[in-house]
Amino acid sequence: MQVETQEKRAEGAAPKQIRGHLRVEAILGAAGALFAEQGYDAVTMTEIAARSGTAIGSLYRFFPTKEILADALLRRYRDHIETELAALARDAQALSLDAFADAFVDHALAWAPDRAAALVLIEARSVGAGQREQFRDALREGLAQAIARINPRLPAAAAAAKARALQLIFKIAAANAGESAEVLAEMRALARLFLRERVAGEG
Amino acid sequence: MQVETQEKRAEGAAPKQIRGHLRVEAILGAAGALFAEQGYDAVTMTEIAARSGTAIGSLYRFFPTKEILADALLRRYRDHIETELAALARDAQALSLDAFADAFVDHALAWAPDRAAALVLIEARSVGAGQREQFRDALREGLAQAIARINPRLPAAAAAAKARALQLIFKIAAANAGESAEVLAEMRALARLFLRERVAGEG
Amino acid sequence: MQVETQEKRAEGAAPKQIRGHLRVEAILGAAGALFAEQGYDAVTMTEIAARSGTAIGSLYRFFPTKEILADALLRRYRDHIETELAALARDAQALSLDAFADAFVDHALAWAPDRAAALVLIEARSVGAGQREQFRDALREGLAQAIARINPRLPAAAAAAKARALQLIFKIAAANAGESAEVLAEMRALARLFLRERVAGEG
Amino acid sequence: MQVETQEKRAEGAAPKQIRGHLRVEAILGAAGALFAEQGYDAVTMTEIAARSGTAIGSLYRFFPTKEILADALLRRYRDHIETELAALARDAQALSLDAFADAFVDHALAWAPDRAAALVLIEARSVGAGQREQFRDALREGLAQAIARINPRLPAAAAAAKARALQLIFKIAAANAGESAEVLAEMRALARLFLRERVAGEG
DNA sequence: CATGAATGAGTATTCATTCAT
DNA sequence: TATGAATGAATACTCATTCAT
Repeated sequence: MQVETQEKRAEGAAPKQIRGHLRVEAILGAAGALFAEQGYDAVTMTEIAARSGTAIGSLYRFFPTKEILADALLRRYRDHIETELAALARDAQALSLDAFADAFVDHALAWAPDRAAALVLIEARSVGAGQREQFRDALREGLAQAIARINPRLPAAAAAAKARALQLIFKIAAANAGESAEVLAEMRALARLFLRERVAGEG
Repeated sequence: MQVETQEKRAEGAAPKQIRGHLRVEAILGAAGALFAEQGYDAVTMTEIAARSGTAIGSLYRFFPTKEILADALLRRYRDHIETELAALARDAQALSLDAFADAFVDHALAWAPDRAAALVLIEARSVGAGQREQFRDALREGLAQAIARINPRLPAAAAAAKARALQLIFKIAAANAGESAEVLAEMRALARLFLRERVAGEG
Repeated sequence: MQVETQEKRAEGAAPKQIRGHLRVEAILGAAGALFAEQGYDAVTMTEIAARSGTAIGSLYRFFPTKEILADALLRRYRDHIETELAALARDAQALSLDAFADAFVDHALAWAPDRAAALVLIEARSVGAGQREQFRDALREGLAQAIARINPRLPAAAAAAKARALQLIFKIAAANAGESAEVLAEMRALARLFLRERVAGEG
Repeated sequence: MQVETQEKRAEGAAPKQIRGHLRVEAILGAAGALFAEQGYDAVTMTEIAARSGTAIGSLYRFFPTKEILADALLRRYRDHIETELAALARDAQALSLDAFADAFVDHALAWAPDRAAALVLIEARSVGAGQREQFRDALREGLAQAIARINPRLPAAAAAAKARALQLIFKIAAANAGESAEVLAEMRALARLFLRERVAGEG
C-alpha cells in the first residue's frame, strides 16, 4: 500500500519507482538491523531514518506508524519462511530422514540473520498480536506438511503436536546460530533424533 | 548491593529494617510481574511504585535506576536457578537417566512463572549485557555439573557443548510452559532422548 | 480532579496545596491570554508552560491534554457567567427596564477580557463540543430567567426566542468591548430598545 | 496578484489559460468549504489540493503560502460584499425604512454560506491582521453610505458610529443564519428598531 | 528518612514548503 | 510548466529521575 509496487511504463516513471523501492528496502533493512540490536521499543523512528539515510518525513510517507513498519517487516519475514518451508516440504520425500533433518537445521541457521529481528518483533508486546499468530501459523503449517510427508500414518493431532515441537527446535536453532560448531552439531543431532524416534518411528 | 539491609534484632530498630526488606521484596515482586506482563520498556517506574505500594521517591532510594532494578531482579532469578540446579546436580547420580530428564523438564516448567520476567529481561537489549552472560553462565554451570555426574567420562569440551544444548532445551521448555500436554510430552521425550543418546551414550 | 482541592490539616500540607493552586491559576491565566491572542490551535503547550513559568511536565501533570486544559478554562468561564447572570436575574425586578438593560450591557463589557478567550474556545472546532453547548445553555438560561422576571406574561416559546436574541446582543457587546464610546452607546441603546419594545411590550 | 491569468481567445493556447482560471476557482472553492468546515489551522494544504483536484506543487504555484491563499479568499469575499452593499446603498432611498431593514438582514442571511469561511478566516489569529481591517472597513463603508442615504442630516461622526453598530447587527445575523424562525424574526425586528429609532429618528 | 510534585530531555508524528524530474 | 516525492522544523505528550518539604 504504502510501498508503490505497480510498475509503470518503463522510462520516465521507472526511476521514481525504483528509487522508492530502494528507499523502502533501505528502511526495512535498517529497521531490521536496529530491532535485532536493540529491541522494538528501544529503537526510535529517528534512528531508523538516520541509519537508512531517509528524512524522517519520508520514512513516515512509507510507513505511517512504527507499528506498521514492524508489521511490514514481519510480513516480509513470513513470506520468506513460507516459501522456504514449502520447498523443504516438497523435498521431504526425496531426502533421507537424516538429510532432511540437516536441511531443516541448515534452513533455520541460514535464515538466522533476518530471523533475529523477526524474533524480537514477535516477542515485542507492543506489536500487533495478529501478525504474531500469522507468523507462527505459517511456520507451523510448513512443518506440519513436512511431517505429513515423512510419516503419513501419523494421526492429525499427533502430527500437529510434533510440528509444534519441531517448531520449537527450529526456533532454538535460529536463535542460537552464533553458537560454536560443537553446539550446532548437538543441535543437528537433536533434530535427527527427534525426527527418527518421535516422527518416523510412530503411528 | 545497595539494597542489602542485614537485620539486627534490637527490638525497636528491627521493624525499620524488616520493613525495608519487605519493601524490597514487594518492589521486586511487582516489577517481576509487570515486566512479565508488559515487557521491560513498557513498564514505568511509577507503575512499579504504585503496584508495590511504594512512594516513587522510596523506590529510587532502593533502586537508583530502572536498570539497577532489572539487574537486581535478574540476580535474584540467577540465585534461584543456581541453588535449584545445584540440587538437581546433586541428585543426578541417584536418579535413573529418564527420571533425571523428567526432573529436569519439571524444573524448567515449574520455574516458568518467575522465568517469564527473567526471559523478558534477558532479551531486553536495554538491560546491562553483563547480567545476561552471568545468567547464562550460571545455568550452564549447573547443567555442566549435572552432565559430569551423569557421564564422568565426557571430555570437558564435549560436556560444555552438551550443557549448552541442554540449556537450550531448558529454555524452550520454560518459554513454552503453556503448551498443550501433547507438546509438553514431546518436550520430555526430547530431553530423555538427548540425555540417553547424546550424553550417557558417549565418551 | 487534576487540580487537588481538598484542604488538608493546615500546617505541613497546606503550602503544597497553595502552591499547586497558584500554579493552576497561573496556567489557566496564561492559557486564557494566549488563546485570546492567537486562537486555540495556534497556541502550543510549550508556550503556555513558558508563559506561566511552569515546566512542561508539570503542566501536563495538571492538565493531561490540551483539550482538557481548554475545557477547564471554559468551565471556569461558565461558572463566572452563571453566578453573575443569576445575580442579574435576581435584580431584574428591582431595576427599571433601562437600568436593567444598562446593567446587562455593563456585565457583558466588564466580563469582556475573560470572554475573549472563552469566545475563541467556543468557536474552536477542535474543542469538545459538549462544553460549547453547556456554555451556551448556561448563558441562555440566565437570560431566560431575567426575561421571565421582566415580563412574566410571555409564553415560554417566545421567551426562549427572546433570550436567544438577547444572548446574541450579549455576545456582540462582549466581543466588541474595545469599541469607541459612541459605538458602545449605540450598543446600550440597542439593548434598551430591544427590552422595551420586544420584551416588556409583548404578551 | 500572483493568480491573475487574463484569458486570451486564441483557440490552441486558450485551454491552458482557461484551465489556470478554473484551477484558481477550484482551489478557492475547496479552501473556502474546508475552512468553513474545519477552521483555518485544521485544514492542510494537501487537503485543499486534493479536494480541488490540484497537484500540491501546482497549488503552491498559485498560492505560495497558506496565508496568501487565505488572504486571496478573504479579498474575494470582500469584493462580494462591497458590490452587494453598494447595491443596497443605491436602493436605500427607494425603499421604505422597514423594507430596507429587511433587505439588509436578508442580505446578511443570504450571504451566510460563503460568510462562514470568511468569519473563520477573520477570526483566525494566524491570518494577516491587515486583511481583517480591510474587510471590516469595506463593510463599514458600505453601511455608512446606506445610512447617509437614509438620514443625510446625521453628522459624519454619528453616522460612523451607527454604521459600526449596524455592522455588528449584520455580523450577528450572518453568524446565526441557522437559528429558528422566531429568533430570525427577532433579528429582523431588531434591525427595524435600530434603523427607525437610532438612525432615521435622530439628527 | 519518606514523600510525591517538579523537571526537561526525548518520542512519535504532522504538515507547510521545496525541488528534482 | 506540472507533478508529487522529499524535507525537517515543530508539536503534543511521556517518563526516568531529582529534590524541596
